[in-house]
Amino acid sequence: MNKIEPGFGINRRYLHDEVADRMRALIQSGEMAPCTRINEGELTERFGISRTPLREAIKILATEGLLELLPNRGARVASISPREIEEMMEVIAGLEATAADLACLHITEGEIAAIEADHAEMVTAWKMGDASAYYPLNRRIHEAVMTASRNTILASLYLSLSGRIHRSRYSAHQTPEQWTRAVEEHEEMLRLLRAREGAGLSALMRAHIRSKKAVIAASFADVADPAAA
Amino acid sequence: MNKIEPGFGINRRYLHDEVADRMRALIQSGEMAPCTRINEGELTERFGISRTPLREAIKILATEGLLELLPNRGARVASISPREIEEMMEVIAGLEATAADLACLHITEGEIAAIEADHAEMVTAWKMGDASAYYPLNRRIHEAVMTASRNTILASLYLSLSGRIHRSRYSAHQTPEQWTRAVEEHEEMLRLLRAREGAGLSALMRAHIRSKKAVIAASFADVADPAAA
DNA sequence: ACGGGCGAGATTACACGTAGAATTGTGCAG
DNA sequence: CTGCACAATTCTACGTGTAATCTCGCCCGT
Repeated sequence: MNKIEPGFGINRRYLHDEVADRMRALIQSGEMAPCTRINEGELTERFGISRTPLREAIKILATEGLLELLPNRGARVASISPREIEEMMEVIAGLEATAADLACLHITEGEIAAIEADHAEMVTAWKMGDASAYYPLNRRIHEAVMTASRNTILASLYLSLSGRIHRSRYSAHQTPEQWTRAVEEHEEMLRLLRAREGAGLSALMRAHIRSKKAVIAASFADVADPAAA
Repeated sequence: MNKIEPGFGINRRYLHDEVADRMRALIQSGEMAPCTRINEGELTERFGISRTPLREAIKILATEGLLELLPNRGARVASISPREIEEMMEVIAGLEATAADLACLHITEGEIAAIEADHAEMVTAWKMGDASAYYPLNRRIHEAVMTASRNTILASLYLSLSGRIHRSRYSAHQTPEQWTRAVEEHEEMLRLLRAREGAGLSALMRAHIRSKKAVIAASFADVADPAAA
């Protein structure tokens, strides 16, 4: 039933947390598509729990923005409008800009070296036009900067937001020109990071993410919410 | 079953939302101090509701970071460490920097005029050394910039975070030198806003909030969490 | 006297019952 | 055939019951 993790302290998790995690996974994997109605009976049976923890999990996911609550009609998976995607990308750009600024204050030489290694590998993937190798490395670099910011609140906010548009973000493909430009920006970002020029890196990071925003928004101009609140 | 308690009024919202709002108010007003244990029985009686919506509200406030969940021991009001305050201030600085950048793109002349009016009034308050008049105006200006960003996700994130440190933020008083500098920064911010220099305003805004961070962190170096997890 | 263990009381986490709103199916009029 | 009204059904929101866990005072051994 309950899995007790080894280690100090109490790692026993709440049932509603477990359920929330599973539902998050279901939503992010696309198994539960946007606008899918949440049926209590179906999910309690599926998870083998009662309705109380399920309902608590629903409330949690609703405050996270993954679900929408419909009064007296339960909940459904939140559908993200292009407008919301744009807004989220701007916020993400701001969070990454902040992370970049802070990273310049706290990052170690070792971390910079690790990023440079990933970057080199990423450039190779770019030269070979291998997007499936490029994207994970790109993501790792951005996450390394986030880690180097030494700010857990920033990181968790970033994780929450980027999780919400994960599927949108990686389903969009940029043109070769955009891709080239992104690589160039990464080069410049590494230079600024090494020089620890926080303000400059911050501004560039914002512009970098913002250019991605346009790509994503364009590719998602169709999946709108037909029944907006 | 239960009749409507006085104080709730006409209730078209969810009970758990209503409860969450009231608890937020209780926490932010300081009526429920950090580390205060949440007693289900006491609060259900106080709010005139049953335990189910109360528990849902608790889960919501926990995901918002206002409460901490203690397995099998309920919840307590989250105590914020100086470290967390610093981290939050950096994130808030980032959000405000983002808002500043976006505001340069979207703000109307009328909104700029309104901010200038508030600013003029604020300068008057500063010259008279009237902090109780200064702070609300200062806050209004920052909120006007946030509104001008035309980004609801950004604004709600900002509201949530700034709500969490509201008491800390306005209990800290800065030195006359810091105050003078803040006013000067506001002058410069207005200039950049008028010129719609997003990048510059963004950087200045970050620095502006960051200088406040130091003031707050210093004044709150004592209210630590005695029982950290 | 002091520390460890035990048990009564208190409190929580979860399961389940109930009333009422929303949805859907059906029959009838136009 | 189509549109509307109404009833049956489904499903949610909230209330309450129950077993398990924690707290804390008390007893007993050393």
